[in-house]
Amino acid sequence: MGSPSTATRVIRPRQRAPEPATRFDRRLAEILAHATDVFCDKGYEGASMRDLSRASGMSLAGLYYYFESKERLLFLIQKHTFSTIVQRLKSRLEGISDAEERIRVFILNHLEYFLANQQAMKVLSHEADALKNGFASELASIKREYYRICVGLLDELKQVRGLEFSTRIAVLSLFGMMNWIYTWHNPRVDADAKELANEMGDLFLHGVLTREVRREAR
Amino acid sequence: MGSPSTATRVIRPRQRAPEPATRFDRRLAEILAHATDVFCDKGYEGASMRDLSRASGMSLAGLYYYFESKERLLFLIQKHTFSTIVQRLKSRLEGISDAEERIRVFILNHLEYFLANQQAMKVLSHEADALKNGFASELASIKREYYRICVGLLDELKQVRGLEFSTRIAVLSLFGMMNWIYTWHNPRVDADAKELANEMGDLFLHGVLTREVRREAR
DNA sequence: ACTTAATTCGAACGAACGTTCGAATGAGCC
DNA sequence: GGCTCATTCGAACGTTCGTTCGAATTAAGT
Repeated sequence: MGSPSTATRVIRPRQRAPEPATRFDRRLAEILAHATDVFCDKGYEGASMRDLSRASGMSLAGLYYYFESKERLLFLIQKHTFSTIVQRLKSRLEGISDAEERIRVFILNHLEYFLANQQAMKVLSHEADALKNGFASELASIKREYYRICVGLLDELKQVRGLEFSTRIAVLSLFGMMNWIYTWHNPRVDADAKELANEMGDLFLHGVLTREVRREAR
Repeated sequence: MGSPSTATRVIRPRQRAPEPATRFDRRLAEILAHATDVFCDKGYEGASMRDLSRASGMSLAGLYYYFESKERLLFLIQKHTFSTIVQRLKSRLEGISDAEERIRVFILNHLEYFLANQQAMKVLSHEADALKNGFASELASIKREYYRICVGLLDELKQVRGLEFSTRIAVLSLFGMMNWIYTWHNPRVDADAKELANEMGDLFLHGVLTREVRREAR
């Protein structure tokens, strides 16, 4: 009783942006950023709402003004991260037409975003199926789009160069190489995104480009 | 008080094996197997001791007769899995001398064990740093040995063929390709270990073997 | 200054967590 | 039968979990 207009307690207020975004959105973004760090450290299940409260400097109850459950919070983080990377990729690909170069752009885009937002990407990679059905399916569609883009780039290369290999395995191997980085990359020791992208790009593209001749070994 | 001879309540009884292993060891192995399935489904933090109790058909309290904490249980699973894979690899490598073939054996060994024990390997890959300092360091040493073997194989190849590339990035990329499989492999749709090993072996080895000429692109 | 709505919080809820304890079983040997 | 361990369990421990509620506080518009 007394609840204004929607069924849930969390009301997204509509109010003209003071320019970039509403106060609500800005505060939410801050909380998401802190929560990302905590999820990265402790994992989704391992991080408690009290941990998130401490990290973001807001009371436990206060958090629930911004999202209605811990699961929805994880969803918001994953959706935002993935949407951003897809959107950046699309804009970067716009000018490029050479098939090999387009794949290098894909790799560079992925790695640059990955290393610049390592915590978010770890959460994305590591907590890939922590979400239940409702949230999971919405995220899966964004993921599928990203996957399809990569398949498209590879099929393009195969066609132009007359290659033959399993696109699926190649794409998933490439994702594996790139996403595994969160388990080992140390910014103080390891190369930066551009160098890694070159190295992995060479490895992957040479591996894929020498498939004109049918298997020579074994 | 009344505790027999050791400080902890969990006593590993010594009693001659009725042939293969003691009753204790056999029962423990059963529990580890069931626990592996549950950890695979729900993750380490997400799986409760009550889940494990249900899955293994033993009472909650009964489990603690076999290991003293949930963390130690995870450790036992990971240690057993990793030790087995290293040991199998060593015996498989014994007869082989060709550098390229040795790397193919490495890949095949990894993938065969990976697909045959997918749950265990998912737990191994996914819960890589769920363990605290004490357990973590013992596991890290097994992990490091495995990593070093692969570095050795690659350095061998580099020397024999006069190649130049970052061994570290190549090895970690290879691990990425292989370990990422747990996120996508569907036994009903995807190829078996031998075919996957061939495909990934081709991709990786061709990628690595064409590094005699210094970088041609970009 | 007053009103209204947006934002924050302390305190508590019931449920589930990992773990412990003492008593009840079971099996193997005299 | 009785004795001795190994094994299993029900019941509870104290703690922490995600979430809720009503009141307090702050910011915005007049």
